[in-house]
Amino acid sequence: MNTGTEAPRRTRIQQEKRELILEAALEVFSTNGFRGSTIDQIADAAGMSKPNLLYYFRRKEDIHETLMQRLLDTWLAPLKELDDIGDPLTELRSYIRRKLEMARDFPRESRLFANEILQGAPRIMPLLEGELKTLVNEKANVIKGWMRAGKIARTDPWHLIFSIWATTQHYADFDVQVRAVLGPDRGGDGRFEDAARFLEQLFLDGLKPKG
Amino acid sequence: MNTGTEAPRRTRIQQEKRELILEAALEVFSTNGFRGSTIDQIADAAGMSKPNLLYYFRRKEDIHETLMQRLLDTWLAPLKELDDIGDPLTELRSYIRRKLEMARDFPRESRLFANEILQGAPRIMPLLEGELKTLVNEKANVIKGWMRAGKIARTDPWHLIFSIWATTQHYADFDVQVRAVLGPDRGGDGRFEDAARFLEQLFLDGLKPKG
DNA sequence: CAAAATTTTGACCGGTTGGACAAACGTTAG
DNA sequence: CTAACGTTTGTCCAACCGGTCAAAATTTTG
Repeated sequence: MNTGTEAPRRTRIQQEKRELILEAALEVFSTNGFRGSTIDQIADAAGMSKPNLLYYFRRKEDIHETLMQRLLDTWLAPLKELDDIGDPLTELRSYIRRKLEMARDFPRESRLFANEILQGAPRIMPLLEGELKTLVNEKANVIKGWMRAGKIARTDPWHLIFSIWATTQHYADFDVQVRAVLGPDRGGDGRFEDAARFLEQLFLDGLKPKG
Repeated sequence: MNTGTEAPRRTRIQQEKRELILEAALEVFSTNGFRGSTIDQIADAAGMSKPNLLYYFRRKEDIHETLMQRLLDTWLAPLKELDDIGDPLTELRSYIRRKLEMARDFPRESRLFANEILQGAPRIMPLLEGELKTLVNEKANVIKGWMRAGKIARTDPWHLIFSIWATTQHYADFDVQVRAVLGPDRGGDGRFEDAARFLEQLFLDGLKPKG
């Protein structure tokens, strides 16, 4: 029986070149969107000719699809790690930090994902309604448990997760706007640490003055 | 002297048709991005032929530019209203609510803007570094005043503004993902009110349990 | 080394897209 | 009514784009 996912036998060159193409495509797709990117651009960025690229990926969509599949795994990893062991507030704090680190270290991946969602998720809708939904519901239940135990304040756990996604990914997706408003980053991790400190305070204590 | 912005004399038909085109273009651009949209699509959506559309806007870019210029005014209006009169916490709460209402009522505008920023803001960078930056800095100072007066907790006011933008616009920009995770909205304003309640609690009190 | 298999390239194709243009059509004011 | 002006349409074009193909160049294997 052929499930359509049998192991593809690849030569050394195929493996290397495919990686090269995916790296180039990530760069191009994440800044121009799927329709805004051309095979020529990707081929250029990968240092090869268009027909050569098409020898490794037969269609433009195949590149994008491969990219998205890999993306989702890395992307959801932090949420998967959110677990019942340890102190809930610490657990949430480090989830936020991990997500913020991903926005800093993998901004292209974040933008690629944002692009896809913005356009109505035409290519990954099934994954959103399947894998993603299941995972989020599962973690929402974990959070609900913490609320019932009085470990964190009672709120809507789904919207809590959304707000963590929104605030952290904002620094990757809206990077140019953040830069434009704050001015050039004066070296180091200053910007990142500012954001981390702010988000920690926001999610833990909110804005009401103490006392 | 010609400043390049002298009043364009327009006939009744020109005014009407231009509005029609802009409305159609908003729909098309916001779901497909600039490069992903074709003049034909916009012309179709506006109920006219492509050459006819090009009679009113000579280039595809002109439509987009006009759209973006109008957008920024509506978009920044809520922030402009943030003012020193009244209680700071109330002021912030209603800013958040206004932004959330805009995400609900003008999702296409939000997505158009997000698309532009995602692609590096090639067409509105000057506005971000000028008008937007000035406004944000001004309001950051207002917020700083509140902090000095002990009316709200001390944090970074810029990141506070970013987090309000991020969390509210998320409901417009990532709408399909929100829908996919939460399932179909069971009528009414349920979803919106849930989000409003959650954000209010987050920004005011954070997640630490009371007491 | 030589045959076989893999990789790379240049030339090409059909469809799409942004935009030009002149001719036809409609409207309005004298 | 008619001339002037504004609007609409069909036709056309050059550039671009995704993808094919056969042949050439290269690498792998026996």
